[in-house]
Amino acid sequence: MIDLRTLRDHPDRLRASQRARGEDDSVVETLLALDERRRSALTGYETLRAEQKSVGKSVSAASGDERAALLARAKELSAGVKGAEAEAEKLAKELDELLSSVPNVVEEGAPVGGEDDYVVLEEVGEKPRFDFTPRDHLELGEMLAAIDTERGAKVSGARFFFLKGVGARLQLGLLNMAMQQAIEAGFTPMITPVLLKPEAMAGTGFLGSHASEVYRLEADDLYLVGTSEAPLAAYHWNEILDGGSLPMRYAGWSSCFRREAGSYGKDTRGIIRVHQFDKVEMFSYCRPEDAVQEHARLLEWEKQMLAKVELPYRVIDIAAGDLGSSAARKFDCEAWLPTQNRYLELTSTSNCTEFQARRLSVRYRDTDEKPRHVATLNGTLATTRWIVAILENHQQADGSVVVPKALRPYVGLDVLEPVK
RNA sequence: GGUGGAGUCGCCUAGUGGCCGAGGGCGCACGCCUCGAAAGCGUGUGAUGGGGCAACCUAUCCGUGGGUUCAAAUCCCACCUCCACCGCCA
Repeated sequence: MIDLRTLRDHPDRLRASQRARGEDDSVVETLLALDERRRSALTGYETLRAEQKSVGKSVSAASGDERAALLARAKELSAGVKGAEAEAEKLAKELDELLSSVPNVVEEGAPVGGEDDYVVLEEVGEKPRFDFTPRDHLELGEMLAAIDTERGAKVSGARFFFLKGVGARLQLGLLNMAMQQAIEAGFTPMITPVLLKPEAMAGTGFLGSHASEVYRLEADDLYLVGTSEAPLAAYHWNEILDGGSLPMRYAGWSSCFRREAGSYGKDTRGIIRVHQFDKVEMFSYCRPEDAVQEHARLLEWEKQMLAKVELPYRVIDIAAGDLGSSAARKFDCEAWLPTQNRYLELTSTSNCTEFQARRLSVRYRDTDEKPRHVATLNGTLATTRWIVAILENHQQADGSVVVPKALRPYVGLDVLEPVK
């Protein structure tokens, strides 16, 4: 949720942000007008309510005719108060709904435009050159008996899979290495719930435009998370944190569930786009003035992980129109995928500024200061999808795959050998 | 799933319709006292919206949501959470 005060004081900032996202900026005028009406309704209600309280109080002290007269007056006021309160509440709700529909104010410097208007910030590492025809990750996964999508489909349907043998070991090793890096960087490791209440899910912003992406358990009115960002953001819901403890950094390990509605026919082969995968996610709570710097740190930690698995990749700065509603800025790291001659998103880090914290009411306080909303940020450290890029980039002519050096202690193998 | 008990200001607690505009204690902050400290004494001590340059004023908040009433922490209904016991169970 955007800040109403900022909107009142600096409406131009929101107008510019809306235009950068390619969205309607007239919502600013509508919001300001609605806010005006709401405040005047509130004042009207408060005045009536104050009178009602004072008359009500005098009823108990009076007697006889005076009491009867006061009672009559009190009854009148009671009806008036109800009406005025309902009006004020109605306007407050309208304002809240409209306010909730407005995406975060874009950070200055983010590229203007849509999905294709990202800016490449850097390219890291060498793309591999093969003197044989490289196999794609599924072919390799099957040769290694690491990935079984056929039985995944048999048991659970399309876009489900089994990781088996060295495949399972590769994922466990990768995610353990991510956790270990996070712990060494001072993150608190977390294993989170993957089912969330509607309020928690809505609070983190995943029931907005993402609603059709989310699995819902009808019988229990719970949602399956698409990322541990959701439980980690809701973790301090309705809390006031000690300013001295910021930044607070959590590394969450969870399975993630996505319906992938609307992606029919896209990445149908293998495990690039699936309904269930595992992920280690970094999540930071920090002071708003430190958020840009924290965002840079998260990106560095992602690059550190990518270096450990020795993948060629590029970093892109996502354009305003392609940002999620909570994000003010977003950087993705995309690994090179040799068999498809394209880049594949492996990490994504967003600075949500105070947008998410405002909706979830997560604040911090320094001694003797008023509470302020924290900034929240998130970033990927490793996911199941990384296996795709690792297999393809480190394959050899015989179908074996060299395990990146840093990962070897975690996987327990130097080379993954095809199963005869 | 069943039965019973409980949820009040950071923590503990008082509070059975108007004297609650929520009292007391702990903690915390400041002051007095002291060479310094402890103890003691005094003062202060939440959140949110609105108004105001400000001090301050005002409304709301006693688990959540409804209801009764001129008036609700207090009465009624539903729900949530926690605790205990029973049943089932990885």
